[in-house]
Order: sequence, then C-alpha cells, then structure tokens
Amino acid sequence: MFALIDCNSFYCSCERVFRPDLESRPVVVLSNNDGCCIALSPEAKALGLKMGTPYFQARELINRHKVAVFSSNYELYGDLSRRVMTVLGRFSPRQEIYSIDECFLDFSGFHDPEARAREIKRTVERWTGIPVSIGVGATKTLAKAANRFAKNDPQSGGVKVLPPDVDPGDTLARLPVREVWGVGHRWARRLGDYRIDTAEALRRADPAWIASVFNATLARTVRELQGHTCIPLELQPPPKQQIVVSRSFGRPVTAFEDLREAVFTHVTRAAEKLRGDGLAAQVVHVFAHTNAFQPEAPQYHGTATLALPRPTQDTRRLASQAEAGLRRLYRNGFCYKKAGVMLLELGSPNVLQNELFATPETDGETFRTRRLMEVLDNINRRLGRGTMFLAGQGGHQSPRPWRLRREMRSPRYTTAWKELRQVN
DNA sequence: TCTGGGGTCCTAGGACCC
DNA sequence: TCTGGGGTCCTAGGACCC
Repeated sequence: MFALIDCNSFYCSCERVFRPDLESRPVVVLSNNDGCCIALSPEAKALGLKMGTPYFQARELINRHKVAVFSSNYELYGDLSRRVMTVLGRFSPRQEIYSIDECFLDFSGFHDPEARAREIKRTVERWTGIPVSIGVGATKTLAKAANRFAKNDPQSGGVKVLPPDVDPGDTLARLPVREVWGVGHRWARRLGDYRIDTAEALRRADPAWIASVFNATLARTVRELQGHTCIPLELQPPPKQQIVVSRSFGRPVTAFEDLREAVFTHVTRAAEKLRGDGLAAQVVHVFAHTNAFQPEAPQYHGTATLALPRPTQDTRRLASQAEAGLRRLYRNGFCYKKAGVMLLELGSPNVLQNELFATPETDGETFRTRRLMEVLDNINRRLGRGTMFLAGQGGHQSPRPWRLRREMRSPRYTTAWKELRQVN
C-alpha cells in the first residue's frame, strides 16, 4: 500500500501561511516575469481561471474579482516544503519526496490506513499550516488516482482509500482517463479513439496491446491500475542526468552582448547547482530561441553542444565553454526570447577523472575474445537494458564514450569493471 | 505590449559495422 | 553483380511529470 500526500494549491497555501487574511479569498501565483498563472487557490479556480493562463489574458478577471496576486517566491516554497516533508517523514520510514508539494509514503502493514491518513492530514495542517489531500492505494498510480477523489470530492474530507481487497471499478469509472497519472492530453485523445475514456476502461485494457499501440510506459500504467506494482518507491533520488537553467527575457533581445550576459548568469547558477550536488560536468549545451508565440516573426532555434576537455565543476571553465557555444549559435537579426544552459554527462568528479583512463583497448583484439564475451554477457545481464557496452564488434571506432560513461557511474559498474580487468 | 522552468523516459531512424 | 541479417550508437522528437 502506498499513500500519496499532496499539498493543496501549494504555492497559494504558502502565501496564505503568512497572510491569514487571504483565507477564502481567491489567490493566484505567477511564474517568472509574471508571465502566467502557475498556482490557483480553489476560489480562483471557481472563477474560471486556469493553470497556465497568461497573466495578460487573466488580468481583467483578476482585477474584477479582487484576486490576490503574487509573484513566485521559490525560497519560501522550498522552505515550507522541507517542513512539510519532515513532518510526513515521521509517519513512515519509507518516504519518497516526489516533488516540491508531493510525497509517497509506504503504507504497508497499517491496519487502518484511513485513520492513519486522517491523523497525518491533521498533523501536517496543525504543524505547518499547509492543507493536504491524501490518497491511498495498492500502487503509486492507484494512490494518485485516490488522491484526485480526496481533493475533489467534498465528501471525502481530504482522504480517500482504495482498499486492495475491494474492486475499485466503480470509483475508477468516475475518473476521466486524462486524470490518470502518466496519461497526458495527447494520449487521452488517442485512447478516446479506442473508447477508452475512463481510468476503469484503461484498467480493463490489455497491457500488451497498449504496449504495441502506445508504448511501454503506458503499458506499465495499465499494470499499475490493475494493482501490480511496477513503479517502486524511490527512497533516494536517482543521480541527476542534467542540470538546466533557462529564462525567458522580459523583452526580446537582439544583441550578442545581452545574450552573453544572460547566459553567463545562467551558467553561473548551473555551476552552483552542480557543486551543490557534488557533481562535475563533461558537456555544456547552450540554446537561445525566438518567440514561438509570434509565428509571423522569423523563427530560430539556436543550439550548441560542446565537450569539456576534462570533467569540471569550475564556473569559469564552464562559462568559457558556454560562451564559445553561444558564439557558435548566435545569428544576427533575430529577436531572442529565451536562453539557457544545460550541463550534461554528469558524474562524481573522481569517478569521471578515472574514466579518462578507463577506455578499454579491447577493440579489434581477437585473442581472449571468447572469455571476454562470456564475462560481458554476465555483466550486461546484470546491468540490464540499454547497457550493452563493449559487447558488439561493430559500433563506432571513434572514441565517443558518453554512453559508456553514464553506465560507469552506477555502483554496479565498479564490480563489473573489476571483473573485466581480471579477464584482461 | 504581455505566454514559466526543470526534469525523465521511450522510440524511430540514420550511420555505421561485420 | 547480387544486396542480408544482426547489431550498436547517436540524435531528434514525442510523450509525460511537477
């Protein structure tokens, strides 16, 4: 059993913690540059405001109903999030912090999950001032589904349990398929072509058929709806694969200098994140593009990807590489609307350094091949899908071992590598 | 005039190899 | 001259999540 605890209108609730006068008044929180509405209190939703609506389109409605409007304050939200998560962590040793406002708890073995959930809800609200909704189910997907009812059904009192021994068909039949975790608007539309309009209809679908017509991810969702755990609890966040920092400009930008300044700011911030996670990067990717909302204007998506001479977390090195990338992608005569930096091929600095010496020189050598292949087979089996490193005789002869390096970061790799060296 | 930011996973298809 | 089957690697793009 899993519980999903979700903070109600999290950013709005955070603002309300310090502004009790806003209780029961509609509240909206805006994105960067006050571009669009990214959080709405229930009262704001009732006015017909929608998540993601551009502020300039909503402004008239907002003014007319005296909606309280805030620019986003991520430090505040991060701080309150940590407090909420700490409180939640007291109720189960197995906790997955899924996002800034959601977490899963392992509810296995609780004899009265509903009472437990209500206790959690009361405690969080009393200790942090943030209201939450709780859904409980046999899988994470079912817990998510239950959460929708906890949130939207006033009868529920903010808690909904789907017991594993009761067929959830009646409940799931009331959940539009679009609201299932893992089903976005595109798949919802395509599923509709097959008359799969509700969570229940999706649960009744054949996973193999779904896998062939859609993909493996959606098939997994079907299995989860059927009560089979396919998405385990992740107690530790997996290591980051990329770090992105990007912003829209308040005004269109044309000059290289302005672009350079923005990219410098972004790469500095990205380097801070990198060091904060104890990682180093091997690749810098830079991008800048024009405003897609003005299709009549000339459009340009500039990107540049550069490998670093050696793994680094040093701001200056990253910045010089980012600037080189920017020079490469910059085209005169465009109005740039957004720019950003991505750091890729991340890993622990030491491991990455060692990898520079770890490129195995086994290509083209036929002696000991048989034994080598046996070992590789074993290793690959253990490492699982997508990691058939070194196994083929074909493949690129040129050394671009990015893929290799990614696998090498896993702790399992270390053992694998030792074995390989023994054979060699 | 004004339309967010930060992530992950999967798949199709081309280049390349034997 | 015929033009296969099996495989890897990479990229782009599509889908999803918050």
